[in-house]
Amino acid sequence: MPQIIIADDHPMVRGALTLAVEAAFDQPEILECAHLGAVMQLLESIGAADLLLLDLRMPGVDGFEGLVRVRSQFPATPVVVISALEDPRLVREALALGAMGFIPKSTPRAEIVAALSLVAGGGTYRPDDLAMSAPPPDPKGQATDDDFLQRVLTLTPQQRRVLQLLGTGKLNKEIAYDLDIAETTVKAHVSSILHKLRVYSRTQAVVMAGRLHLDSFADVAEG
Amino acid sequence: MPQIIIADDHPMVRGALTLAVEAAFDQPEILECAHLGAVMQLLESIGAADLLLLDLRMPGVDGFEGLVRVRSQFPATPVVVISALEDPRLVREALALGAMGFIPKSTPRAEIVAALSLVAGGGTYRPDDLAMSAPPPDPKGQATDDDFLQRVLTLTPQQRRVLQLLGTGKLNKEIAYDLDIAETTVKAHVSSILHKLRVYSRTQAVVMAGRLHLDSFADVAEG
DNA sequence: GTGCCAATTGTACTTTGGTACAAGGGTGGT
DNA sequence: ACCACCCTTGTACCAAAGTACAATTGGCAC
Repeated sequence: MPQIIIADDHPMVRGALTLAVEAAFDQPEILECAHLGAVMQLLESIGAADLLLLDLRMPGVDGFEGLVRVRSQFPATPVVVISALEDPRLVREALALGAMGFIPKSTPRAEIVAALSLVAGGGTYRPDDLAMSAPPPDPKGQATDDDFLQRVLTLTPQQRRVLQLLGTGKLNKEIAYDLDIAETTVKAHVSSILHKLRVYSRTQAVVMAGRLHLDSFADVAEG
Repeated sequence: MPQIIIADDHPMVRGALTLAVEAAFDQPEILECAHLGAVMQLLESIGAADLLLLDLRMPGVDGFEGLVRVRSQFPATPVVVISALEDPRLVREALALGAMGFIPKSTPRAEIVAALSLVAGGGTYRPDDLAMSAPPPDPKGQATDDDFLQRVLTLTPQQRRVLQLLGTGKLNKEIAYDLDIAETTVKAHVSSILHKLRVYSRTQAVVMAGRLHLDSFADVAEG
């Protein structure tokens, strides 16, 4: 009996997704969450789910922060991103961040079902019209956010946990206490993180990683 | 002949503001900019302007980043924020960040003229209906962004420049090179900054300061 | 089993980061 | 002139950060 979490702050959306999930899986146990906190709490209690349908925008979480946090803390749980937007950049970034799929809310129900089955089978899904749109290679030699994302994905789960705590400005000593490991170990992780991310100080790592969370600039009309 | 910079990416808005400026000042020299880069470049060449009308949202700059950068680099130039939004929180935050006024685009022309005169005379302007709405005191003992803003404002101009470079993840050595001062001096500034901001490491300072730039969450419909 | 890798820890070392104290030059106000 | 404040720099010292090398444990795959 597969455990499937549906996380969206809009009850109507959860209802629609529930139908799709019930059509795609055999006797699924569906767990609904209205905000990210509930998702994290739920995952902590059950360890891992068989699938997480995660809305990009929920109370208290802007862009990819939720995705990043879930992927960091619970890398074993496959995540499919649900979103009202379908900007190709968003799709690419979500997948680069480890999402197993990206389903716009405008997707027909039949296709949602197919998408969920695809992901359940180990595949990754993205909207049809984007399937072939290869990510445009960056002509400039400068490091881009996408490059950085790829590097973040090479971090091990524990290293991501360390990175997350780095992002709060904690000292190695504090991180060690939080994760209940030796400060030496933290240093080892940090050192490895810096190499993988190709930066020379924790502060730079924090600055770079900080961008990822809030770069889901859903263009607002005009300010 | 007062030099006044009008920075807004929308030509129509610049035109309207030009009229207001011409009504409020005697023979003003009006300099128009369509994006923040032009503003910074202009200020660097002329050193300081008598007034800067700055749109919150311009190409390449989301929320208060532009305001922060101008205030940091050119603290002598008074800034009046122009915005389509008029959320009281935005108004308070803009003023807390050192803006001398906040003018919603919906403001009647006559009032804009009055507001500009007010600021030119050393006063600060905010929309009428907000004049009396005191910032709600925080009941919780926790440190808030507003607290932090107040502390950032106690930094000296040079210290803000250092903080800004800290925010890019640079080493003290690099900051020293950029500002053409000794590393010892940078350390002195950093040390003072940490005390004023009440944090214990540069990374924490960067994390805290990082929030200010992007917290202008102009609520998007639904993602 | 063998091999690979994540995770852990230790020792020892170098480099940054940060504090404390002292001091000279500049600006602006009283 | 005097004071306050900013900016600058130096010396000296301590703490934190980061590197390098080596070693053990445990899980997972072939």
